[in-house]
Amino acid sequence: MERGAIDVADLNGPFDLQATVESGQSYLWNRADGGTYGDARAYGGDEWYETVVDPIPGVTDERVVVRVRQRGGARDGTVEWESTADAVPLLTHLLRLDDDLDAVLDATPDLPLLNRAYDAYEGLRLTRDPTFPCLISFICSAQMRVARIHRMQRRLRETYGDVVELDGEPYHAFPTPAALAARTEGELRDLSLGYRAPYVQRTAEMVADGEARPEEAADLEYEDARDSLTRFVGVGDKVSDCVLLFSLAFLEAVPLDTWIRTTIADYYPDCERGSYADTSRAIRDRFGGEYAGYAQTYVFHYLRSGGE
DNA sequence: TATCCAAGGTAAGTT
DNA sequence: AACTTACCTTGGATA
Repeated sequence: MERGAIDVADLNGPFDLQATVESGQSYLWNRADGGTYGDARAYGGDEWYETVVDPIPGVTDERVVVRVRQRGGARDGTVEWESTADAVPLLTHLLRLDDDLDAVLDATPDLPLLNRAYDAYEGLRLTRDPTFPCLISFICSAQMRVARIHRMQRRLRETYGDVVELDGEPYHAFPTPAALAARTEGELRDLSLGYRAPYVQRTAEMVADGEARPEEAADLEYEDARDSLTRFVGVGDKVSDCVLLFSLAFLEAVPLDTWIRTTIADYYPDCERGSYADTSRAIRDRFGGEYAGYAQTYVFHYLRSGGE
C-alpha cells in the first residue's frame, strides 16, 4: 500500500472534500462509516472516502483503489490518501485539484445568490467522474433523491462489480458495461432501480457492443455534445448535461434540474425561455458562461442543503 | 395506520 | 416541434 498527503495550501484555491464528494455530482465514493450522501449530521468531519477507479488514459494504466480524507480546513488542511498506487495524479484528476478555484470565483458574476452559495461551501470543486459510471448514475437519478441515487450505485457495485483489495480489505469496482449489459431488467429492478432498470441495461448494452462511446462527446462543441449523449436510453437533455459537467469537463453546462428551475423562477425569471435549450443558454449567460456549471453546482448544493 | 406526495426526468404517444 | 401521460420506489408529511 502507498500513502501520501496533499497540502491544500499548495493548490490554487480552497478545497473541501466532503462538499465535493457529497454535493450530488458523484455517486462513486463510499464513506467508510457507511453513511449515505446528504447525511451530514452523522459526519465526523474527517471520515475516509473510498472508491475504485478503472484505467483512465493518461492518468492511470491500472485499476486503482483509493481512500482519502481531509483534516483541517478548506484553505489550510491536508488531504491524506492510501492507495494501491501513487494517488496524487488520480485524485488531482477526479477532484479537479488542478482547477484554479480562486480564478473561477473571480470570473463568476457578482450575484447575491451565487455569493451566498460560494461562501457557504468554500472549497467545493467539480469532479471528473469516470464516464460510464457517471452516465449510469445519472440515468438512475431520474425522479430520485440524492441519498437514494447513492444507495443504488452502491448496490450496483456490491452486486455486479469486481472485487479489488487494498491492504487485505475488499472494495468493489463499478460494474463494467458488459457486466450490466448481461443483466436482465428484472435483476436490475431487484436493486430498486424501478423503471430505470431497462434504461441501464440497454445503455450498458450500447456501450458494451461498441455501438456508441460516451467519451466521444468530449470532442464535440458543447451543444452538439449534449445532443450526442441523448442517443443513450434514459438520457435526455438534463442527464446529458450532468455527464458533460461532472465527467467530461464542459464547465459551462448548467443542468436544468428541479432545483435550478425553481431558482430560475424565483431569482431569474427572465431566463425562462420555454425550451430546454433556450433556457439553458440564458441561465448559462447569467452565470457567467465559461464556469456557469460551477455556479450551478454551488447553488444546487446550497439550496438542497437548506440554505434559503 | 393509511394515504398522499415529491424526488436532480425520460420515452412514447398525441396534437 | 410542443404538449400529455405513464412510469418504479421510498421516505417523509398529512390526515
